[in-house]
Amino acid sequence: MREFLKTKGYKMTPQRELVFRSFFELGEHVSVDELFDRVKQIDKAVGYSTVWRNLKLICEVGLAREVTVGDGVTRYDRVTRKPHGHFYCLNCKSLQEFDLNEIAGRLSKVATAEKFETESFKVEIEGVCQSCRDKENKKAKRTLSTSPKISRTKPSRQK
Amino acid sequence: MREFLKTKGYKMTPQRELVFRSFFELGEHVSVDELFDRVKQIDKAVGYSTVWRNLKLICEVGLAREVTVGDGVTRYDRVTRKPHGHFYCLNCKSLQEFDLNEIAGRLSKVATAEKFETESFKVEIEGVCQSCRDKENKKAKRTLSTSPKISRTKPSRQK
DNA sequence: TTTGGTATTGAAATTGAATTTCATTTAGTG
DNA sequence: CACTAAATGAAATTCAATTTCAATACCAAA
Repeated sequence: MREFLKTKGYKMTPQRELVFRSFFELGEHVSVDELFDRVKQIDKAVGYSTVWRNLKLICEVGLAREVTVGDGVTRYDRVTRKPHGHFYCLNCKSLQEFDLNEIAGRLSKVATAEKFETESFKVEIEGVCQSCRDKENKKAKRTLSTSPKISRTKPSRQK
Repeated sequence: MREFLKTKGYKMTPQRELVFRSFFELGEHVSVDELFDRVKQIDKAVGYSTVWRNLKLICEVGLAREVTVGDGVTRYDRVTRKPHGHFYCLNCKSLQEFDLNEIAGRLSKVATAEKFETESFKVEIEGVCQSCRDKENKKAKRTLSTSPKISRTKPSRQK
């Protein structure tokens, strides 16, 4: 890693190493805040901007990509060999992946047909995940009356 | 329209009518600023927040949807009968639509398989549009040397 | 290993789109 | 016409994202 970065003109530092490592440990769909929290658990002295900058750097060197759903928080997705789309649960805000193999093929065709040079795809399915639906149903059964609809509205910005 | 809104408990006002009309005239992928500019051309007295609120309202009553690409500006897309995806040109930031018919079908299947209740799809292809590619090529020919790469980086936030 | 130039860091400040507040005005009902 | 809830416009606020800047740490060359 150190060598890899060196070839791109970047230096290695303890903070950077920690941020990189934490990112890859955390897995998918990490927000800056989540990563910052994680990093702080190991070294409280690391600043937010350092985490932010290094997350950006991870993207820059091609190891991650930004994922923006509609909730105002950018997440970062490790770049893996296989393309995938996301289920975004409007209720619990969770992201869940699904394979994009055959769909990516089709999209490529569309792009080619329209003379568009593809850099990347972004496919999301918004809705409600099974776990949230289950809870909703359970609740409905309990109160046995007007279906307590899950709020599909975007939350206002919160602290 | 007035009647339609009344049934949902909203009043009609000159400003609201203007915002609605302007939105539908402008077509697709309108940002608040764009709509605000348009509205101001007709009535300078209308405030930004009025435009914003009414654009939100248009979404609320189901006539538009938010589209977020990765550039920090929310756009609003008129809801049409047929689902479509977007080409997003990383160079000129333009959006261009493409039909999503068959792809939507496939996505539905995936969602069903994963027991995810679909509310909507979001499909984007990021890359470079033909027009930008043409310009790039022309320039390359002119300078006939190192290919002047189009910057694929997201612009920093600007005024 | 010391040194010099550049990259990096952390804290604080700034940005800008999005959203809210609030005092005032207006639409639509009775 | 009178009333009340909704709507408006200006200004203020929010907050994630980004930048600034002075201090510090890399690391390559001497």
